[in-house]
Amino acid sequence: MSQPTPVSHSADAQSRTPFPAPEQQTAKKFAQTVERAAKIFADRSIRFTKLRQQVFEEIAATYTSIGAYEIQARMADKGTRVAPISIYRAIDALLDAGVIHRLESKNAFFACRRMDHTTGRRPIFLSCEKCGAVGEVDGQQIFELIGEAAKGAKFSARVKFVEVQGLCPRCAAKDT
Amino acid sequence: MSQPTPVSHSADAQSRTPFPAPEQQTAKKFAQTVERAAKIFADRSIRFTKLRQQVFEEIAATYTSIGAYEIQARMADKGTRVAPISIYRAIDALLDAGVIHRLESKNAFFACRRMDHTTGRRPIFLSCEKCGAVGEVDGQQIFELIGEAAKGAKFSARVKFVEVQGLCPRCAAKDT
DNA sequence: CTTTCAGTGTTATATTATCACTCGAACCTC
DNA sequence: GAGGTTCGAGTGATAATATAACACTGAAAG
Repeated sequence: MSQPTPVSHSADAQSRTPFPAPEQQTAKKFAQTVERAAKIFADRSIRFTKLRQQVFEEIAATYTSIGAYEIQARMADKGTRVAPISIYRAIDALLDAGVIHRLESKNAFFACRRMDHTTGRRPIFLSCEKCGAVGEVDGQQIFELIGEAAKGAKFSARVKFVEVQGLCPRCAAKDT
Repeated sequence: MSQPTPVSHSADAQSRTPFPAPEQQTAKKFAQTVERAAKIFADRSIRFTKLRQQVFEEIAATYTSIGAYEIQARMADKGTRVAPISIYRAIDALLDAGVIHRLESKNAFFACRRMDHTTGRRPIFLSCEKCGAVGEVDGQQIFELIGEAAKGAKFSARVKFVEVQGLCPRCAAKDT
């Protein structure tokens, strides 16, 4: 229940391993994550409504990515029945705020665990094909290189996606 | 009908501009594209069946990306009515053969115009938000950098994709 | 020539996403 | 606080994308 957590003493989420053990997802950290999301909404003068918070909590509570309808189902289990469109609207707001990301290759969503909006360094996504875990690692250099490649084609880039599928460290180890 | 094509005399499709003018999509080039696909299937001892060819032709005939159901509709217009699953099965075979690509961010497909399977250099995809045109440019360096980033996270990468949305040269020009 | 299996057909269903319209709550200005 | 404006959400319908399950057929391999 409580967490000894000797891990590291760097205050913020800036890269430890992108694939922490699931046990490290404590209730305390979860609350902090929600807090942080609330703050980001406040800072941007956008409402962190009950619905948005609930949707965010479902996403943040899963270590893997989660689809809109799975979110809906889990909320229904807890007594909140909403239409898909409402889920999607909440998701849109959360995406805009940057507190969740969309995994294009799975049409699913996961909570941003880096929260380095401040630094402006953008992450690439690593998605485990076995356990579904999603990790983020810095991709600033990669995005810059992509920008150059686009420029070379006279293409005016606006949005870039980089996703990698494979095995996370734990699953790769199990797999031998 | 016939094509003066002064463009260039390099025999293969290896990069001219990734966004050629649509007028350059001549019937002759189209036939060559289908030929090339057929050859790739033959080389791999996979059957380039009538269905697969028809699906490929619909994809190759559009300069933008195209969804599975749009393919189905166009084939129906030409008198061939098939179920979605059949379209998807054909698409799977075409993807496997590498003659088409999947645009993850749009759940749509487009014909590979580089055909540099031989070189092993993998492309990134540039998708125009205005006209829908899709271009490919070499991304070997980018993929290598992604590979290193994944390795740094002890992530065993298997599939990678890079997609960029923005404006193609022609639309960017119009846009001022 | 028969065995085999990749390819296809048929039907049904699952999953993901959006539209059109309305209503109410929060928020702002006075 | 009254009135106006905007944003968020509810409702019901529907579109778009993708797969499951099972049967059948024909071409290639032996």
